[in-house]
Amino acid sequence: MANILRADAQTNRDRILAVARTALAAEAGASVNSITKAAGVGAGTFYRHFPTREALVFEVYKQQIETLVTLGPALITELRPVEALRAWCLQVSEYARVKHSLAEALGGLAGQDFSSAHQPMLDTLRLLINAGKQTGELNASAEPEDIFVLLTCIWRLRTNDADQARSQRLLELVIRGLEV
Amino acid sequence: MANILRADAQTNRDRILAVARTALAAEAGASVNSITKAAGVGAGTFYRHFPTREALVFEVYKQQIETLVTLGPALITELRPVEALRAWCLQVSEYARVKHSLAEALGGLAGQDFSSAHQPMLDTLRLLINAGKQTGELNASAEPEDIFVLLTCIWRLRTNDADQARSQRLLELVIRGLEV
DNA sequence: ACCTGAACACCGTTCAAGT
DNA sequence: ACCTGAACACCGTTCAAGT
Repeated sequence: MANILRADAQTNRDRILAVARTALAAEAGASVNSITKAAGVGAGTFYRHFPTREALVFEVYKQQIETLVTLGPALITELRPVEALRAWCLQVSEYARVKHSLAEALGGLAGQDFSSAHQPMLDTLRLLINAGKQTGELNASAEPEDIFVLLTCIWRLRTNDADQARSQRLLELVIRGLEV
Repeated sequence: MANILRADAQTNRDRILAVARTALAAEAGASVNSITKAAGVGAGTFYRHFPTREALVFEVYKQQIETLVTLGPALITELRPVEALRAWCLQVSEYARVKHSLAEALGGLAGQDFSSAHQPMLDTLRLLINAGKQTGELNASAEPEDIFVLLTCIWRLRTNDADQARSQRLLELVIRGLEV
């Protein structure tokens, strides 16, 4: 992880990311030009550091994911598996409500970039589900990828819709479908 | 439903819709300009008939919905409620796989236009669910709107993803969550 | 009334020219 | 090496000018 970038290049990259974090949190659709302008760099500079707009979203997304991923193992030691799963899903939901770019990234089901980017989330989900299978609380037919698709839908809803009671009901329904 | 449009205006409107149906089925993101060009009308003509691009999608969507809505009551007379629900969901899924604009419209959870446009679908879903409640096969806590959100997610997946086995598993999981 | 199509304000992205 | 910013090809949408 040594610095292979020239000092000014590194500064620009950091500035772009810093601006992007707040801009995308405020509005998921924030344009590249608005970000470069706020960061005080030319458009070309942006594309020197990120091949595409999606790559920028991906980078911001990756940083936010780490927070949530570390939460999984912590919850498992404290709660029963099903409760840990529920708590983790609620945490993600809460996080997505504030960080709009996360919700956008979660919804990128089609993008090839994101399917690999989702991997840490899938691993955490798998961890939680497997714990439930071992205690016999969850049935064994559930694939983490399947459940991730449904959760993705719920998490995005939480961002757009004022009604967060619905997202909670939906989570309960999914968990009930998972219980043995 | 009398013709209040001048003859040429009516022709143009019909042509736009005809082109849009095939164009949007081929690619959900088809541009307004590409549609007007293929329909042989100016851009201004388009906006005389449809206030916005979304309104066009909405119109095409509405026509396709009717086919699916009439299916609900038919299935109920033939099958047990849960089977009818399952069959209807699969039908929608199959339809969305071909008509991409339908998948796009289904995903428009946020758009105010669409939340009212979804109404017939919601009514059909309510019909199917209520039948299941009366026979005691489905539990009473399920709101049609809630389930619609999850199904929307599954239906869109079917369009993008080659893996349709997943969409079937997800449907089963949701239905299992509904069963009493 | 209704139509056309150039034009506008955006978007993501590229590339010649600078240091 | 890295940067700038005008320019490109798009997008949805508007509007003056025509019939």
